[in-house]
Amino acid sequence: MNPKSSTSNDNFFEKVYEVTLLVPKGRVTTYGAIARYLGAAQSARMVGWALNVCNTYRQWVPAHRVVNRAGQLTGKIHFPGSNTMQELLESEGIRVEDGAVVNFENHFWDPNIELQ
DNA sequence: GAGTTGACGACTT
DNA sequence: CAAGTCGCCAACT
Repeated sequence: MNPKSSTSNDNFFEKVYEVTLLVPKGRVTTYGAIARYLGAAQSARMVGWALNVCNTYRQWVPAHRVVNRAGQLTGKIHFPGSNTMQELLESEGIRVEDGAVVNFENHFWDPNIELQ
């Protein structure tokens, strides 16, 4: 078989999308939490990169539910609109202020705890 | 083919 | 206490 299977069955990326899709509405998670869940706690950047290329993948991923450790919408600049990410979060009941999630800890959803 | 950047996180000064 | 620096690993130029 072709080692570089074009089916894009990348374990890591696929897993990132899966976890992101599992994030309940009205909840948010962090890159580090996902990375840790995948066993790559030191590669939080790869999670962000995975979401960056999620547009080129087969399906849409609620990347707006993924924020950095400080609860800041650091990735909003990668969205089509200026504040598309914030609009989506507010649409789910999450309050966003100055590009950061309000009561972030209250909305935090950790796959390591919730999925176990 | 090599160098640089990047949706982060944790450590050091 | 706050700011700066380093490390991860893959993709892009």
